[in-house]
Amino acid sequence: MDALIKQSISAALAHLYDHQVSVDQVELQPTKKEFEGTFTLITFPLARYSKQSPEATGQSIGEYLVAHTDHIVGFNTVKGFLNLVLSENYQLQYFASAHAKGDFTQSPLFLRKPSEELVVIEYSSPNTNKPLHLGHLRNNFLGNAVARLLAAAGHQVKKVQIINDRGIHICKSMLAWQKFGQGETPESAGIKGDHLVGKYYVAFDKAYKKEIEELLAQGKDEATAEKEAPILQEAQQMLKKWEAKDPEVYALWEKMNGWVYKGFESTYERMGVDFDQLYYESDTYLLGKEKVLEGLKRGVFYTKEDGSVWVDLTDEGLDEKLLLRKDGTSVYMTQDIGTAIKRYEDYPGLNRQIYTVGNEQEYHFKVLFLILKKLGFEWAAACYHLSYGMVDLPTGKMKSREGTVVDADDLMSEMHGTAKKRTEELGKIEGFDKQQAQSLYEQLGLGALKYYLLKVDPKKSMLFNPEESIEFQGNTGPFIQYTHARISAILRKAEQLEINASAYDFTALQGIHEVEKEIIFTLSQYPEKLTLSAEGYSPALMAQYVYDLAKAYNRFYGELSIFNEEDNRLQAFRIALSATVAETIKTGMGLLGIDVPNRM
RNA sequence: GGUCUCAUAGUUCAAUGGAUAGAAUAGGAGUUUCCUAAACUCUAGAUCCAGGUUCGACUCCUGGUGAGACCA
Repeated sequence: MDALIKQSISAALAHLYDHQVSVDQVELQPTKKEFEGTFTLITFPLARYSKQSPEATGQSIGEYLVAHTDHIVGFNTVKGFLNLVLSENYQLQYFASAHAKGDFTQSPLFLRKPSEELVVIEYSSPNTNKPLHLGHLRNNFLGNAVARLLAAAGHQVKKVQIINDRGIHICKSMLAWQKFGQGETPESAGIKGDHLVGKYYVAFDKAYKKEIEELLAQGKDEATAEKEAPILQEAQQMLKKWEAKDPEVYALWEKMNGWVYKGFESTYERMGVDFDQLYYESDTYLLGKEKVLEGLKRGVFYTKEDGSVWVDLTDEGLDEKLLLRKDGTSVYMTQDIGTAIKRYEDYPGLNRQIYTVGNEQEYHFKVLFLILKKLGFEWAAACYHLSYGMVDLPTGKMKSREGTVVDADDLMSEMHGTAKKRTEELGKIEGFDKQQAQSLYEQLGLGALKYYLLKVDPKKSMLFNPEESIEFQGNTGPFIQYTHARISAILRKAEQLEINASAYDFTALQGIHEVEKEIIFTLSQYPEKLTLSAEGYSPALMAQYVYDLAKAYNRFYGELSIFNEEDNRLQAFRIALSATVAETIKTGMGLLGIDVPNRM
């Protein structure tokens, strides 16, 4: 809808002031509620071309538009703001053509056409020594939603993750299991594999602390005690054995990682996220090492006296960074170099690579991209760190040592439970069989959780308040789901009454309600909001949009009746409007990874 | 020590340099012979401090205060 208005304004400026402005450059904004109009043009900047006051400029443009177009029938100016009033007929025509497309959110007519790109987006990327937690939920929901948004905006998207399956952390779990596990397995213990391995990671830490205390009691200082604790040294031995591919250690490593993967799999499934390809650090760290040594040969990196390999980034305003330890073992950076290169080999023609990783690693990625550039990879410029803020609790940061980490599996189950309780309290469960009820609770619980985590600007850190996250009123997932369920009931009834809304021509209707116009306007914003939220990597914008749409619809629902309406055409229009809102809500929520029910 | 983020109603979040800073929630007052009241309507309430740039600043710049992260 805005495209046509912009075109008209561009033409008006050319004609009135001989000032050429391309359609894309015209900046329109929605008119504030307290003024009459749909779109507002700000005329302050145009005063220099018109050589008139901003108000007079608005007046001239407004008069021109009313005289020369059919779709603009009125205007008013307030200071430097020109508010444009659209013809009712134009708004109805816009809506009718959108509705006639079937699902208009899928219609190419209403989507911008970006240049299609091949995009790889990485998210999740857990360690294999403990289960997923709340922070992973934000990460996964964000990465997955951005992948969906980019795909909807016309790109070809590949979802990947890098699994940190090697290193001292997994050796700690392995060692503790060997020492204290007595052959326990997920099956024998009745615990999910990732949780079982996590349990031994905690057991390791406990034993380690005990040994440190003993050493301290023997008069050692803290740093020495932390280094010399026998169990830690044993873990380090184990890591060395692993790197040497010791068969016994390797077999244990494969077994325990296998448990973890199985556990992760069911968590991902419940979360509704998936991946096109998995990368394992155990596969890529050697490639990284190779590339670092190559770079060393070419003089990109340098060696220190002790034999460790470094990169000097002081010219870029950063520090020196270690790439290989003196014993030749690799660090995180080494394997990330390998992984990045491998992705470009796996996906020739890759246009963009996106890393969904917390903002505490901003420095790391700045360094990584610089190193890739120094190594001569031009695509380094097309790597992007999708950095998101931490999730804090009302009690402060999540700390595994203090046991305040919110477990992902537990949280999802709690959300499910709350949804069940609320629904039963409201007595809304009539006519559902057991399985339908279960699936509804799951939709509502996860919808609440996902929406709660996604509605906040990803860049910002956020507070996770357990009580508010399961709120079902106001700006929440269930509120939007409820709106969809209400509309579905109307559409079912319309079908029952055999009303075919599409059979009516409602473009000639006159005097439709303000709230109906508001809905048409909001619908028309969908393409722009999609583009903004995809290219800005911000599901929060889409969440806000769907919420606004649902709110407008609920106002409509409260003020106007459909089945008591005597004018058949008007009734058909309202049904069509409802259907289009439902589709848009469903699509928009779908892009956030949230299902919407037909009944609730 | 260095670098980087952030600071908005009691609380949690919005606001491409544009109008009287929006929502939600908590508070107060209402709405159900009418398609699902998990809804709707009304009400009260905020830009950390001090300068600067601009026709116009929550937004940009400088300094300060406070919180967080990262690099040694």
